Amino acid sequence: MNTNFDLENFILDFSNSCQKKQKKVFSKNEVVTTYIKNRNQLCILLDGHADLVRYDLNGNRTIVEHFSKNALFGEVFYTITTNNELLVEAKSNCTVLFYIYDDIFHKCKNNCKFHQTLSENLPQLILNKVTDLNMRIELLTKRSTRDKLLGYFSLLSTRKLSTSFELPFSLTDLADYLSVDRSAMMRELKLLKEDGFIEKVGNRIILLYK
Amino acid sequence: MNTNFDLENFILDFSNSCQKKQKKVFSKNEVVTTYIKNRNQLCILLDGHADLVRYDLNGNRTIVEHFSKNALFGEVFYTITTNNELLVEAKSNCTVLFYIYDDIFHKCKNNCKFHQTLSENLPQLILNKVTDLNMRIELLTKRSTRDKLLGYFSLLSTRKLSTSFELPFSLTDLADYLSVDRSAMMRELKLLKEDGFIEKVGNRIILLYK
DNA sequence: CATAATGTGTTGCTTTTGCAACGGAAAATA
DNA sequence: TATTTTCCGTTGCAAAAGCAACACATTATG
Repeated sequence: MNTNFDLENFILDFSNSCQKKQKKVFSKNEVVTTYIKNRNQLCILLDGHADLVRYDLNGNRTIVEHFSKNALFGEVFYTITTNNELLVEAKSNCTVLFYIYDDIFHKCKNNCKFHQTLSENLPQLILNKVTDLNMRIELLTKRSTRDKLLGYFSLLSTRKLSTSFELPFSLTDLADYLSVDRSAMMRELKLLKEDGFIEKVGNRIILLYK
Repeated sequence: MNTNFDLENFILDFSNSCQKKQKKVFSKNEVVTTYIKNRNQLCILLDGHADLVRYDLNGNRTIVEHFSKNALFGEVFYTITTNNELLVEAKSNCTVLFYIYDDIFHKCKNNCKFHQTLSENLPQLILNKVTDLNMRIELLTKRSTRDKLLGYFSLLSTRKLSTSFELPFSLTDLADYLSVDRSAMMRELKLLKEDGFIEKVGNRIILLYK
């Protein structure tokens, strides 16, 4: 994509200029927002890490998305079809900007610079999110736990431009992200080590194949 | 969402007004586009049905997305990370508009009405796509074939506002869409019938529970 | 209309995954 | 630092899903 709007600097420059937003700070494990109760919300994660989490009727926990710096999230990205509440949980201390989506979309009355630039660049920002979601779908459609793990590792490896990288999750959370049973995943990790596909040192994975 | 931009009428009104697009017609089973070879492409399906399909190394076929009238697709929504080509296959006769995304984004020089309206409404269009993808992720994170089937049926039921609806897929394709083995899915369908969750008459499903 | 191609429905067997449980390591907290 | 909580790593067993094969139905196609 060519128009590489620099969200980070943009936010630094303008995040204090608009009246129609809220900026809040959260500490680890606090609930940042919920999607059923907070409609039409668009949030930007300025700092920290957070997960979008769902619990199903059987008590399974799913990490629907994992957010890091500059991630966009909020109910505007969802059409809630089930009764299961979606929670955004802070995984570390977080700073979050909250908007009402319509305010961005219809521009705020003040016509502030922040809103103007944001709405101009919104297609690109949302498009980035679409590509993230498509990567996630690619992972989830893989048929076996092994392929999910290898697919995820290869993705991290591509992002870090290195065959060696830290997992951004605990292994427990990784299982919830790949939507598999934790113990089965651990078993598969062991097999991947035994079969010479990976090495694992603490939280660091080293890809050996190819 | 409040801004319900009427894509259909918009396209009817303006689809002939812009020079920077191509309109093509495809017949069933033809390849509409491929994502590795055609970068920076944004397409709108004016008519018909088409699937975005990927084949993995094991020969498994996955229906990544199912497109119907007014769907947006194209490489702009993807960051190709694997070597697996993604194909859009026409499932019926299709009419498709092709754009170069940058042309939309940077507005075309002619400043035509079509481009202007489209780029104004692009955030909303892409946002609709995001909600579709999130629904797909919700389906794929379900842990069992049974839950995937019930989840998908409940989704169709919500869309049609009826507990009785036609499947938009053949059963073979449905398995590829839910990312499960076809015969295992057939077995589960039988069990769902036996357990009184559904009835199935030809291609029509009737939800019985609740 | 005959024939080919594709889709449906089923089943036995194998493999993978999930579940439950546990001990010990590591990290958080009082 | 003592203690609680969370996470890691492992295993036996049960359940679910995948694979392969087949017969039959339905739909395209020459």
